[in-house]
Amino acid sequence: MGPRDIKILLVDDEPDVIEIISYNLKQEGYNVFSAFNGKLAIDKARKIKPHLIIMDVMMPVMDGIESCEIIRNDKNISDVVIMFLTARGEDYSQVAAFEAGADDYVTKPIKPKILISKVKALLRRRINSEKQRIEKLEFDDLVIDKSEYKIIAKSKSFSLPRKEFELLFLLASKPGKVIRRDQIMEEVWGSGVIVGDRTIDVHIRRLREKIGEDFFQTVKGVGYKFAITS
Amino acid sequence: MGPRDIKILLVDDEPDVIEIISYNLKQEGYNVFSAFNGKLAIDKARKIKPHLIIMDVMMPVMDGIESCEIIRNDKNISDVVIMFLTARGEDYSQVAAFEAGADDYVTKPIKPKILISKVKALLRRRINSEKQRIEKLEFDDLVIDKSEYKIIAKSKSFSLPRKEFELLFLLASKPGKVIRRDQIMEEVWGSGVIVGDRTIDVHIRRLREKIGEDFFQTVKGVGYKFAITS
DNA sequence: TTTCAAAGTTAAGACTAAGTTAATTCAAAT
DNA sequence: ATTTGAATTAACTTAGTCTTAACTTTGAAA
Repeated sequence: MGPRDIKILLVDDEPDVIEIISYNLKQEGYNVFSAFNGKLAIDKARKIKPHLIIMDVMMPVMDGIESCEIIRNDKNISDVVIMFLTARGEDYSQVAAFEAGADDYVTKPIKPKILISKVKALLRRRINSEKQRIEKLEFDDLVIDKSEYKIIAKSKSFSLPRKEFELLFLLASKPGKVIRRDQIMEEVWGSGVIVGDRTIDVHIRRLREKIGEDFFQTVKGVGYKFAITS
Repeated sequence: MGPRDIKILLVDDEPDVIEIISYNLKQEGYNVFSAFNGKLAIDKARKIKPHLIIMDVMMPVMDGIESCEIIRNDKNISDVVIMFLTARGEDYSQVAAFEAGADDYVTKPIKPKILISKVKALLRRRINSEKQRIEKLEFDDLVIDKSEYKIIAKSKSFSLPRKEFELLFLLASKPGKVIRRDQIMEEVWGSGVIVGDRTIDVHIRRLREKIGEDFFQTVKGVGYKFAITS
């Protein structure tokens, strides 16, 4: 899941703030939406189901705390990550914000870099906890351990370059299933990355060399599948 | 660490109980949060990382015992102090509560003064024991002692600068596991802190110099892992 | 069986991540 | 104010991963 797949809803009554934050988030490749007050934010959130909402605490019509509470009680979107923006010194709002169900908060004026890093940290934390992903795949004479970026094949333990490892992990996590080339592209290289036609083949080549020819079967015109033949 | 730095999460389905206990705790200067059932309590606890949770045993949606067990199994918050509230006579729950990992329990109706004194006692006990809690990692020819920020390597005992120590501790607490650069950033520097690209490398450099090259393995494109090769 | 797009192969070169070193900034202690 | 050591940055080097390009082989459809 690259940044391009992540939707962020930005809520602030000052267009300037929207503009600057939006610009920075878009630079990182996120999908950015915006709303001018809490009420509009709720409507939009229901529609687009964002992964993260960044919201000013003080806003006309409906403030951040109130909309946060409403969002948390709407079970269709209650698992969104919510981050508050607040002017320095509004002490009370920190407590109120967490009470309302905020995940983090940032004081204005905002340094874009700090915001970005908090956004990344928050999303990673959420996305990690969301899917308790499989870290270790074990077959006869082949163990792929993502937590250690290590593999054991032919009774030898060694490591692989990152792309090779990820390609192997992708294929091996669905043994027997054919993974289309475009899926491989998307998962290993990420959407938006353009590389030449032969790049995947070369990586497959290296894997065949290191792990064994038989594990990787070509399905011409479609993709590759990982197979345990032994 | 004064009361103002201590976060207490209060969990009960009766607003009256929340209100009265909350009032008394706030009088003492504690930072009080609340939740209406066990499920909400867990979410809130994950967010605010309270020092103490005071929780009713009998609650709708998820009872205290169950949430206590879940909290004890979440390593991010498992060291919180948990105190149960229970109606007099529900004898069985005392046993169940301690089994689930409670630190103390109080029967309703509650005398505020008694509650406060129990709270103080519990926190004092925990905070003291936390200080002398030995966070010590031992390997052959390498001991890392967090309680004194000392390490013993190459048969010599010495201390390390804070960042170096924390980086070492982070890596060494999961031997063999790869810690990604962004995780290192987050855990040692904290989200929101922006430092240059080469900062981690320089710290690794110093650790390799002081502790030994072999302990720190680079996983290019991912991060570092701590390995005991001897 | 012929054809041709798709996949395989190889080696070279580009590119990126990490390593290194010294200098600079910063904060604490004197 | 001065010193000291930690932390960070900057500028450069090194290592090795990744991609490309040019060429060959394969296998499915006509």
